[in-house]
Amino acid sequence: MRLATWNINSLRLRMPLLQRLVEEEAPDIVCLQETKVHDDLFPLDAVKALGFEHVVFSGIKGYNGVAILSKLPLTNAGGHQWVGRTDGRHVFATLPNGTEVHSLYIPAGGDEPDPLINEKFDHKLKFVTELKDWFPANRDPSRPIVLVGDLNIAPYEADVWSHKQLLKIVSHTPVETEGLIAALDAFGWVDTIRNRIPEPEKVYTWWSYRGRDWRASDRGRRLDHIWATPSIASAIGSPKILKDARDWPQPSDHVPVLVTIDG
DNA sequence: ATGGTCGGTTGCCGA
Repeated sequence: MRLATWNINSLRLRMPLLQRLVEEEAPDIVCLQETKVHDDLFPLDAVKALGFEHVVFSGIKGYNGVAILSKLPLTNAGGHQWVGRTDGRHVFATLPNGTEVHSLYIPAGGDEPDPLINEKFDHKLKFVTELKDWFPANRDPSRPIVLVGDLNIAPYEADVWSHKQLLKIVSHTPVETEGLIAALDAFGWVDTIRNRIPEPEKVYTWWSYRGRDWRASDRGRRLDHIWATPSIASAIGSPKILKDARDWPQPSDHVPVLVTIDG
């Protein structure tokens, strides 16, 4: 079974790129973030035409939006709304093998890393705190669960192009990285990407649109994650980070990350 | 120290 996660930055605009991903990598499950489409306008027919008969999505007008596209039947589909908002950041469903898959989109948090003057950063920190408590309160960590998505935090030094230069940049500040690792530890999640590619090897999944030559400067960050509970983590192989997708026509600023899951 | 580029609810906001 092949699973992909991708912040696609507008599903409707980049439907041809989704088709290319499906043709070249043959994922059975695609978890998307930033679909940027209201549920009423979700391109369900086009998604089904790519072979994904089983789809769960949660979207609002203009921004955010998450989805799970599957060639395998999905059961117990649902979602959760975070920090008291209804803003399309989380859906989940269960695969035929009993594994529950979650597609999550944590807020970016704005530019100023001070929750007292930046409401977006305050929202992000509250989100991460809720994340730490939600899975222990609502799920059994002995079950097979996979949590993927754009978590908008690069937790480790090798997850950014310059640890020192990004310490005060939102996505890599200590309050965020420590908060995300606390959420990871609270449920006993395995960070399956870092498990397979240990530090100090650099791993990035996002490169800014800003700047002339993203590949030459290579100022990336690992914002997209694949977490798993221990009972399924050992069945997850090395991630394939589709760096070349950053050069596809009209690309997303995030690239797809793929893993195989045995069973 | 600054500005740089995207997409969508466009002449701005969120990222």
